[in-house]
Amino acid sequence: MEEEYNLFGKCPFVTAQKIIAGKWTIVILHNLSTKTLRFGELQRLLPELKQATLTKQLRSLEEYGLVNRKVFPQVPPKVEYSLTDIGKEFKLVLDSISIWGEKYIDHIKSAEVSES
Amino acid sequence: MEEEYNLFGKCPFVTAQKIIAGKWTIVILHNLSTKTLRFGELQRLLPELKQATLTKQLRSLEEYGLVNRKVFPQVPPKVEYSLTDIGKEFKLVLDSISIWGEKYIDHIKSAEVSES
DNA sequence: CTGCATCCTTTGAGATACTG
DNA sequence: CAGTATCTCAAAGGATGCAG
Repeated sequence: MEEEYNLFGKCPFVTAQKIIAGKWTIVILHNLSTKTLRFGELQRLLPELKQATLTKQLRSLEEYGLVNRKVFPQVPPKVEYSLTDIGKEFKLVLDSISIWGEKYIDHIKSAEVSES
Repeated sequence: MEEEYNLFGKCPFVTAQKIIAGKWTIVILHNLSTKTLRFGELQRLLPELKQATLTKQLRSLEEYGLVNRKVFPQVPPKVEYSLTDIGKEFKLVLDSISIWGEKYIDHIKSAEVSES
């Protein structure tokens, strides 16, 4: 994972974009920002997201160091996901995205009204 | 462009993710947040980005309503890109991404040091 | 100068089936 | 319960050539 892209690790925007790229990363991080979750809980929170995809995205976030994966060696298995320190710091970005997203949605709606 | 995805226009995170999805959107928005730019200027700022790709990304951002495209009917042609109002509001997100990105880069570097 | 149309290649999401 | 492995398909980036 280390040392692969020219601007990765140089430009904060390129770096962030690369990490966020996954289709569900933001939503996953948002859910984990509230509290630690088990795999199954995450899955239930994101019904549209298939198991295999969720696994991939979590692995990706783990490799990037945003997410902790804690395996409990027991039967039935139990795996908990939580944010690392640097992952928690991402919450500020999530907050601003949330705020902007709301504004944007309002903006779209009012535009639709005046159109029709 | 209107009315296509279930959670688009509902969940601020899903909505934002969808818009940001393009590989270069964040960097493009960042560059435009400073000032209005011509097509060629943008291209020079992003040398790795191919012309066709840049066009597509700009079109996408235009459709989503974040970017204004102003065509000057003259020879040689001149096209200026700038942020719309809602596009300008995205700057808050860009700022937080920038801040987090810097932290993340530092974080990675110190981790590399302690590894080797 | 700017940018559209077309084709190619790669990426990654999604679906299905199977395991400790 | 929480994966892994594999396949398919669509999307997006990228390269090239053409046009107003």
